[in-house]
Amino acid sequence: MTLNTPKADTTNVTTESIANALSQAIHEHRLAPGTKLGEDELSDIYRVSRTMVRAALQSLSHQQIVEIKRNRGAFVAQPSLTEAHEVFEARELLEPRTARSAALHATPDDIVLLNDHITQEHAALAAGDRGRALYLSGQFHLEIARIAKQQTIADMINVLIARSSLIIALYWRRESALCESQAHHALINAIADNNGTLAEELMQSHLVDLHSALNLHELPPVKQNLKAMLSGDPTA
Amino acid sequence: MTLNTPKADTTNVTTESIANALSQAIHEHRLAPGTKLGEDELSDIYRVSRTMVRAALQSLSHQQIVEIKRNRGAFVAQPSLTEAHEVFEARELLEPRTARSAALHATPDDIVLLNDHITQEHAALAAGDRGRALYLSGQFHLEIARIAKQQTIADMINVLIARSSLIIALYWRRESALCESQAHHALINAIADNNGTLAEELMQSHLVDLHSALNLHELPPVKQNLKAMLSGDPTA
DNA sequence: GCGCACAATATTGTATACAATAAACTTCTT
DNA sequence: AAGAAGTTTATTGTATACAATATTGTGCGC
Repeated sequence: MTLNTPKADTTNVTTESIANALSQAIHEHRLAPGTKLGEDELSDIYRVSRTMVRAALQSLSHQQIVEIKRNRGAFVAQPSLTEAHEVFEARELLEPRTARSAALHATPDDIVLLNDHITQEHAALAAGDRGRALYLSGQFHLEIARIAKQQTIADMINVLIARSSLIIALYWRRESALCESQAHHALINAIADNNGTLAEELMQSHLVDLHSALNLHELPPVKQNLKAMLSGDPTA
Repeated sequence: MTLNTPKADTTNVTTESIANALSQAIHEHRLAPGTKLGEDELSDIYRVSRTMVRAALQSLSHQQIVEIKRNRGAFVAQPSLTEAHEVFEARELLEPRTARSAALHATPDDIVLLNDHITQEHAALAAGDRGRALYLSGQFHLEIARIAKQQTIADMINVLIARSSLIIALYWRRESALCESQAHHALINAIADNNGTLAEELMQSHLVDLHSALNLHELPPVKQNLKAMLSGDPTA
């Protein structure tokens, strides 16, 4: 298990900080889907009792990035392909309108911040930190949701983005796990121009594009190969 | 505190059953917004230790129908007016498409079940059980989400419906806290006819109508009266 | 060598104990 | 009488202990 090493000062560890650390590790693909998250192990790592670990895990379970199986333990979630499609479908329903609203609400500071995000993402890539770049790519979408000034929908998008990270880990076959930089730049420009209609359209096509990277997996070549191997090899 | 009386058999009490019982009590307005939910009190009622009560309360907190204030306790949530608008706005974004999808997926059994819901709702009203009628009115929307066969979005709608119940308790001024029966009947007919476009439009206007019952509160007549009273009465 | 039964161990679920914090109550000062 | 300060009590936060369940390891029979 590869996590953020807890800081030497453990007096301020809260269930929230534990949950956030685990969430980030999952988001950056440092914790793979299916990974067992043992309570004792985590309480050793974070130097707190199991009580706080359990609360953190429950919180992550409600975010649907951890699955708690009664009497068996907690595991990094493994969304099914159906769930994968549902998550992106939900994003296609929510995020274009959010982008439209963001275009109507954005301040110059917001635009600076969005551009900073892309800069940091490129810096992380250049430094070979793909997990960090992936995390920032997702955060870009969350920033747009924040700018849109609709907290209820932003909360929903937050959960969907987190789950998207797991889905990418499981079902993604493109070279890059990141959103295309051009799509994000175009979104920033539309938002900066306060062009709600364009922002909405760009986000829609961006998400349809992301979703299409999953569709390719409904007939995976690997699955066909296994089937051929099993029917041809009696040692299976 | 008025809750479901726990059954004499307490061997099967789980954190989930506690959370569900509390959720239903909140939904039916038996627990009003702002109500203190003390851990010791609940553990006495449900005859379990505080551990399980805390887990149940945390679960409800993630559903945003309970607010946990550190070192102060748990309270039935009191959504702000802003949150109220956001919740209905989110529903306006999600539920029309869900209704459309439900119209494409519905089976005859689904239609029977939806009609049963309205029947039960009327029976509850006739029996004077307004809380139950309110709960069933909300469940009607959840059933449509279930029929739509998109669990991710249905989960979101579930949370929004629960929060709607609190919002109705706080900000509703119509005679009836229920959705209008005609709107629900029309929805059933559109869904039964597999008319996705009509179902979507009907749900849209239904939710806009519900939302407008909140809008009335942004310039409430009561507030104007209070202002007039305060400026004319020096005893304030 | 494989499969099954049993024992030992590990882990999760829950209760209880202790610590920390807030709320309520009492006393003192002005 | 009102407000502030101090004390007591109640409640929440967290750790620890015990119970329940699952997993792993070992021995035996075929």
